Amino acid sequence: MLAKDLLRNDTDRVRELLATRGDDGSLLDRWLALDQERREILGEVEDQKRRRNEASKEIGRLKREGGDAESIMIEVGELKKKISTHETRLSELETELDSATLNLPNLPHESVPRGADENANRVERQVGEPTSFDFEPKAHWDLGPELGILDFERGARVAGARFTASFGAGARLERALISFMLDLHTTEHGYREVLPPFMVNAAAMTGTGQLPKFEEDAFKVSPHGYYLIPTAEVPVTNLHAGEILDEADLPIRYAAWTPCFRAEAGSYGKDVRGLIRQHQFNKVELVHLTSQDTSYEALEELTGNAERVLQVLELPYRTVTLSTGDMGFSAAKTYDLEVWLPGQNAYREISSCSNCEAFQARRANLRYRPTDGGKPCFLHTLNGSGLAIGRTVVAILENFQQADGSVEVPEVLRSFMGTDRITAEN
RNA sequence: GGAGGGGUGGCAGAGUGGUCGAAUGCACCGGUCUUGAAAACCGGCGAGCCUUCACGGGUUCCGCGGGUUCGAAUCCCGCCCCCUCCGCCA
Repeated sequence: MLAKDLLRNDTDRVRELLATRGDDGSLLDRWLALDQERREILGEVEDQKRRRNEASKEIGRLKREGGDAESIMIEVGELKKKISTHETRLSELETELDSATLNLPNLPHESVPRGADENANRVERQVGEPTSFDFEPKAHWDLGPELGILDFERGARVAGARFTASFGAGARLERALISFMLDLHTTEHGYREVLPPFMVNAAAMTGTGQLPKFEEDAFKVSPHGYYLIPTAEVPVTNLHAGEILDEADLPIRYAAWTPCFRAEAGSYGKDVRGLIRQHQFNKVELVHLTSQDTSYEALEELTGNAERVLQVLELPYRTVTLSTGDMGFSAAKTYDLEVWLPGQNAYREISSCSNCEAFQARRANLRYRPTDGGKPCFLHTLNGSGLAIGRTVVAILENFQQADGSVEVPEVLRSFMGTDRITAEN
């Protein structure tokens, strides 16, 4: 949600920035018209309420003193009708205004490259070199089943397409990665671990921006009205919704493991093989709640924390700044981490780290009181994957595969795995 | 799922139709006193929206949404959440 002041007073700039995201500005125009009408009617109705309140006090006084309140009561009766008419219109306007407001995306930060799609993304750095092999590397969708650790058919049998069952060392690798990442972030990067609900209500989904616009991307739990979380960002960012925090307690930094559930509507035919695009996957998520003037330093820090995971696992990757046209709805700036996948001979997204500035905070009513004692102001929220577990499994299988079809276990995972090699036997 | 109790400002907790955005205490901020601190005393101290250059003014908010009334924290209806007990259950 964008600030009203900004929409009203800096309309041209907002329009221009929305255009960089591919927005045609019609929603903005609608918002402006609704806002204008709302303010006119609000002025009138509040004036009438003031008169009503005065008259009610007068009635009370007259009755106490045994006087005649009849004529004033008639006046109030008339006022009530007018107020009621206006309020009906006001509530219509406010419903429409809310809808317009909730459907406007965030504005990009000035450092974000402008462009229509991923072709305008900017590569910031590349760490490590694409893994080289003296044999033809396999894709994980061949390696996994051959090792007996990934079973796409049986996953589909019990659920459907885009669900997978992991067995033996594959299941243990997921668990090892979760523990390894949480340990790294909590003991070395200063995060507080949190285990949030895996289902949330509509208010939480609205707070972080998944609703109302992207309802079809979510799994809704009928008939309860809950949603399966698409990312831990949703429950964790909303944890402090409605609170007014002390600036002294900021930044708040959470690390959370959760499964994530995505309907993947509109992605039919994409990434149909393997673990890349699933309806359910594990992820360790990092969330920062910061003051308004520290969020961009925090974004660098958060991104660095996620990169560290790849570095320690010795996986080659690059860091990319998403262009205005490629960013998500709530983000003002996003870095994607793309890991090298030999089986696909390409860099693929494994983490997405965003600063949402006050966009989500306005929706979820996340505020803090400045240390100088001023009025409460909105937090800045940031989130990033640290990392997506399923895709990390893919990256490890493909980058650490050996000529004999086994997979070496990265050094730092060996204590978690209890072995240094994944073979068909385990 | 059933029965009962409860949701009031940062916290605790009064308030059962008008003078209540709301006592009191704690916390917090400023001041007096003190070498300093504590204590004591004095004063201040919720949020949203509209309006104003500003000072200020108006309006709304006592879990949420409706209703009754000239007037609702207070009465009525629906919903949500929390607590206790019962049932079910990992």
